[in-house]
Amino acid sequence: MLKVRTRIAPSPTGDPHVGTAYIALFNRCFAHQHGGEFILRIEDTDQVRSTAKSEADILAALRWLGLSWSEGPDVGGPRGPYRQSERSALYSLEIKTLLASGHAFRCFCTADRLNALRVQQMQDKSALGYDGHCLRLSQDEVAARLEQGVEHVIRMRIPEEGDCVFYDMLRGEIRIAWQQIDMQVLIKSDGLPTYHFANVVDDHHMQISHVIRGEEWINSTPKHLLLYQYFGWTPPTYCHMPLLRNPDKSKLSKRKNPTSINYYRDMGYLPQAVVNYLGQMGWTMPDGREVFTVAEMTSAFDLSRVSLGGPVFDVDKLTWLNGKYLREQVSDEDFIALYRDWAFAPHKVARIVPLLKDRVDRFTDVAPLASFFLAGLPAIDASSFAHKSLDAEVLKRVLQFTLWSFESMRSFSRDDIEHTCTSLAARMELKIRDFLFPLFVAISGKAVSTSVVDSISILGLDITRARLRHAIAVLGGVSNKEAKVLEKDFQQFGGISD
RNA sequence: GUCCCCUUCGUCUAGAGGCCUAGGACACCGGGUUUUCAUCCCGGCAACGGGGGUUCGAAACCCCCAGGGGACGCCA
Repeated sequence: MLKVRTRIAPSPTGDPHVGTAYIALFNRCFAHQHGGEFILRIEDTDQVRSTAKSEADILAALRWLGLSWSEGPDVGGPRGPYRQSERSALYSLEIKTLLASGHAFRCFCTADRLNALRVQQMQDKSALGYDGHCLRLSQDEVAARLEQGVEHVIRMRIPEEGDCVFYDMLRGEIRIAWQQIDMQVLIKSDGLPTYHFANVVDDHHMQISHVIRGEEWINSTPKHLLLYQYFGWTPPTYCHMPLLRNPDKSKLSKRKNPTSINYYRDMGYLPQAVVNYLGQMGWTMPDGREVFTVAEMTSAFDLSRVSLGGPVFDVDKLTWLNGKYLREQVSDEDFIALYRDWAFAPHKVARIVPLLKDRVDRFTDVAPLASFFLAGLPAIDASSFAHKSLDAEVLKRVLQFTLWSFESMRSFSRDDIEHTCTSLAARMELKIRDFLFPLFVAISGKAVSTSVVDSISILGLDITRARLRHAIAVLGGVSNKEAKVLEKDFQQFGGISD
């Protein structure tokens, strides 16, 4: 029997996501329970969005949670390299096979033509997808264009009739008509593979036996299976996990919920509690225990105990669980050490001290001034925002626009934050001191505090976002209707929202 | 719009045809312990989406509907 090998394959395009940790946890439990291996592969084929920092952060966050892997870009292994950007030669080689067998074809269609096609299809309310235009090109025509060096992509052929039937470990048989499947681009015009292609090639070469991934991939599984078939490879067994949800049941997103693992670390959650909580999303111990370690989960693991309703990520329950860990599992000595490392991390303290040193006369002045760096949401209410000239509507506007602006920022350095604030204040035609007032209250809980721009850059995007959201809620919140109006205004003066 | 997946308390879930008057946990409410508060303990509130079947018997199996979610990118 084949050795069980599973993987987590994050894309380094942002903060470490709890959804990644969730899928990693189940892959790891499954593999280890079967005496197999769990590996990590970086899917960085999106050259524009992938960053080295994101990759480093993701690896660090997964390690923090204790979700270690036996092969990966950092630890190496026999089936490397484990970074897709370092495997280009392999993809180039493999695509030749498909081109030669006629299972893939070159497509010279321009973005303009594709857009027009899309618009037309929307108008006609017909199925969306590539129309096969370049499939009709003769060999000579293709050769001519290649010689001219016309930019192009490589797409896969899809059967015109019939269904793709496959088996999902949790859902049983799934049937999707081939007519529903688009002629997926396999190689982009930059020469790099798309997810679909690289993923299949790598899973094969890395001998992945079971693909446990999010439900969002169900509809593209036929493409993947077809590629295995074209290559003559044995496909892995698929398992699609339910998606983690926001309280409104939509797919977990940072717009509605803190999704970064680092947020939970910075808010003072213990890694054991976070990973324990993730293990409760769609899964229960056979004996009903709610407090368990990854090792305990692994030895009791049973994939068939996964329930398929998309679980809402409930921060309250996570918080309760974390408290239980802190009270019952952590000795006083450990508590001291853990708290010291969390609160007085040198890189953090080094940035906070210069901000408050000029403002204190005695050490007793420090804690009141710096407490908001070590606290969760500030204790504020509507009266905290009382101001001589700003009313609640303007306050909410400032906070909401700031929130949206921060969300769309590519980098979150001190100067970027300052620039965002000054330019937003100017566009809103507010004096900077008036503009900053609600931010001071939202971030520090007080109108008088250390530099808000510096404070925000120390606290980080996730905590800032949570505090801004909290402040808006305290001011009465924004209804859906108000949000629409605000969003329109925001767009009008050039705000970008993600 | 097309296709796919899903559906038990507000939330996470137990449930493999009779053990279900549907169990546990979070949240919430009440009580007790505590010089306060929290912890802790006890109690309470609260759900099988709807309609048809199958069966002696359905939360569980089948069908239809509804609702929710996801996918439909040269993102992953």
